[in-house]
Amino acid sequence: MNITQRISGNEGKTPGHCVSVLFPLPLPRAYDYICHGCDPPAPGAFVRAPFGPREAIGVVWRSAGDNVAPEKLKSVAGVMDTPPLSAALMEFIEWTAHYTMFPMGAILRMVTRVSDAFDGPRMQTGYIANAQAPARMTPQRRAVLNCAGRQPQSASELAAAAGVSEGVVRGLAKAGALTPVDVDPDPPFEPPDLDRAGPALSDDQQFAADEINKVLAHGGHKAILIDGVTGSGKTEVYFEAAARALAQDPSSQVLILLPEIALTLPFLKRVEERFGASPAPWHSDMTGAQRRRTWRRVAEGQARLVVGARSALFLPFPNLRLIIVDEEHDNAYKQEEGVIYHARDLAVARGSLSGFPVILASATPSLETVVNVDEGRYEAVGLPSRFAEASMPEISLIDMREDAPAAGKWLSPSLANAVSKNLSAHEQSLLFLNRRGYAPMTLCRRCGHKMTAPGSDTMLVEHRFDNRLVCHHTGFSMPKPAACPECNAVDGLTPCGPGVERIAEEARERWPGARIAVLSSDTASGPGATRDVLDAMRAGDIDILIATQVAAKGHHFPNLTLVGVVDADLGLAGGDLRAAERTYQLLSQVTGRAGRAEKPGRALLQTYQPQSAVLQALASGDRDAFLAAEAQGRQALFYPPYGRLAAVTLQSRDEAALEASARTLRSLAPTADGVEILGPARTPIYRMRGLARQRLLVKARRNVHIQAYLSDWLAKMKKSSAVRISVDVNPYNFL
DNA sequence: AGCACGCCGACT
DNA sequence: GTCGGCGTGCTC
Repeated sequence: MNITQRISGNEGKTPGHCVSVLFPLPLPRAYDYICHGCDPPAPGAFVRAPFGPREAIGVVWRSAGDNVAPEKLKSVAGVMDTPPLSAALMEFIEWTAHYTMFPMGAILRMVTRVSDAFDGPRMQTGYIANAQAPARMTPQRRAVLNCAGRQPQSASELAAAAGVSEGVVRGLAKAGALTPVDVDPDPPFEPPDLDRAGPALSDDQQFAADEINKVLAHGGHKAILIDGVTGSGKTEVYFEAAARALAQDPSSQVLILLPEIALTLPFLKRVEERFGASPAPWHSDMTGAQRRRTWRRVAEGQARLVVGARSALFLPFPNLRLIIVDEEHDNAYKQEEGVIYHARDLAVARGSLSGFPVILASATPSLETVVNVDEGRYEAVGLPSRFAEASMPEISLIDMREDAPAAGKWLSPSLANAVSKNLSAHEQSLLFLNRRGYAPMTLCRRCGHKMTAPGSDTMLVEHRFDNRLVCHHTGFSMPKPAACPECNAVDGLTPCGPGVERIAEEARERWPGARIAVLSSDTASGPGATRDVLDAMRAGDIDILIATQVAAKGHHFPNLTLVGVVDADLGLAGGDLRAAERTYQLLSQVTGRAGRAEKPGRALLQTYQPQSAVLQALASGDRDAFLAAEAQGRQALFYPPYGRLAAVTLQSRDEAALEASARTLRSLAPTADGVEILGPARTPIYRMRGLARQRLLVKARRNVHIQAYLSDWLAKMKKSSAVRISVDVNPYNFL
C-alpha cells in the first residue's frame, strides 16, 4: 500500500481560548468550543462537552473546525483524567479516515469504543494480613488468616481460598485482624523481562534476527517481511525483535497482531515463556472488564507488550515503537463491517507515520507484500528451512475425473487407500474441507426449490448435528422442515454436496473402528469442545480429523502424516481477483500440517482441474513461480497491487430505485486519466437481508489519488435514505 | 450515534 | 380530537 497519500493540510490556527473537539460519532469533523477562564486543554485531551441536547465525551483536536460565530460557541464542560491521545495516534486517525473514506469521528470511535473506560477506576476493597489477632478465634477465622498475605485479596477471593463464607472475612476486618485497602480493579500487567535470554536460534533464525536488528538499530520506519515456511521459527525471530524494541526505550510499546483465530492460549503461553510475563491481550471475546483493563493500561503506557486481533491497532498507545503482523497474508485482517479497513495496511501506515518498523510474517506472503519487496519498498529476510530438520510434505494431485468416488461419496479410492494405510500404521490423518455443516445446499427433489435465507439469495446449509438449516452469511437459522415450503412435498428436501459433517459420515462408514472427530468453527458444543478436539488430536487420541480451516491455522499435530484435501478447487469457484492466491495460501498452510521431524508427511489434493496453475504450483512446491505468474496476470490488467481498486456499493429495499440510482451514479462519474469505471452490476449475492445491491468498481492506475476521485464523484450524488451508498477502498470481498 | 421535530394512521 | 409510528436532519 502507498502511504504517500497525505492528508491535505488542515493548518487552521486555534484562537486563544477556543478548542475544537472531535466526537467518537460518525461525523467528519471537529466542533469548536470555548474554554472560559481555564487554560485550553492540549490536543489529545479527553473532554466532556455539550453536544446538541446532551453531553458527550470527545477529544481535543489540533485545529479549529470551520468558522462559527463566536457567540454561538458552547463551553467545554470538563477535562477527563484519561491520559491524552498521542499526536501520533491522532495523525493515524486522520490518515485512516482519509484512506478508508469513513468520517474521522467513526475512526475515533474505534479508539474509544471500550464502553466504561471513562468511568475511572472504581476502587474495590481488598484485605491484607496484619499482626493483630482477633479477640475470638474460630477455625473458620484461622483458615482465612492463613490465606491472607501481603497481596490484597478481595473478600470473595479470600473466602473461596479458605473455604468459608464472605461473612467471616468481613467479621475479621471489623475485628481489626485484616486491614482493608483500596485495590485497583484493573491490575497492572507484569512488565516483560528483557534480561531473559531467548531460546537458542538456528543459523537461519540468527541471521534473520541480526538483519532485523540492523533495521531496528538504524531507527525510523521500514516494513520487513519475514518469509519462512511453516515450522521455520518465524515467531522466535520476531520475539527477538520485540525484545530489542522494548529494550531500546523504557517507555516503548510493542504490538503483535494476529488473525483472531490464531490468537489462542498456546500462543499467549509462548509469549509468556519468552518474556516471563503474559502480554496484554486484545480480542473480541474479552469481557468488558478485561477490555477496560487492557485499554487503560495501554493508555497509561503500563502495558508494554500487547498481543491482539486487528482492532488492537486502535488502542491508545502513547509510545508504540514496533508492530508485528503475523500471518500477514490472512484475509481475516480485512475488517468488513462498520469502518472497512485492512489491518496489515494500516499497521504499515501507522509505522510510517510514527517512524517505527513494522514486521510482517508469513509462510505464504500476500502478493501485495511480495511486490513491495521486489520493488524495494520493503525489506525481506528469509527462513528457508524447517526448524529441527522437519521436512516439507510431499504433495500430489488426485485427478477426480479418473479416480472418481462412488456415487454419493466424496473420497476417491486413492485418498481412501492412503487413509487406510495411515490407519494401519497408527498415524494420524486430516481430511480438509473448507465447508461447515453437512451439505452446502438443500433443494426440493419434487419442485426444484432451493432453500435460501429470507430476503437473501444465500443458500441454507444443513447442519445435521443440530438438525437445522443455517445461513453462513446472515446468521439466519431454522429447524430443518419436514416438507418443502414451496410445494409441500414431504421428504422432497435433499441435501446436495458435501460439508465436513457429511465427510465424517462417509469416514465412519468406511472406517468403523477408527477414532474420528469433526472440527469446525461452529462445533455445536462451543469453544470448549473445539479445544478438547485440538488437545485430543495433539495427544494422538484421534485417528482421522475432519476439519475446516480452523485446523489449518496455528496448530501443530506431531503425529499427523497425511493431509487429504477433499475439494482443492473450492476456493477457485468465485473467480475474484485473489481467488488463486487465496487458494494457494490456504492449501499450502493445510498441507504444511503434515509431517514431523523423523518422517516427511504426504498431502493429497482431490481436484477436477489438475492442470490449473495453483495446483501445479502446490504440487511442485514452486511458490515463487506461482507468485510471478500471478503478478504478471495482475500487472497486465492493472489490478492491485499494480493499480488501485475501490468498490462502490448501493443497497436498497426498492429494486427500481436501486437500479435508477446506480445508473445515475454511473453517469455522474467524472472522466479522469487512468480511471476506469466497471458496472454497475448486481452483486454476486444480489439480495441480503431484504436489501438488493448493485456495485460499481473503480479501477485506477497507481498514481491516481482514488479517494479524491471518489469524493469528487460521490459529492455530486444527492443522498437519499432509500438507496444507501458505501465505499470499500481496496476491496477483498466481492460478494 | 442520539435526539428532536414533523407529518400521517388507529385509538380513548 | 390526541397518541405515536419512524423518516429527516442537526449537533459548535
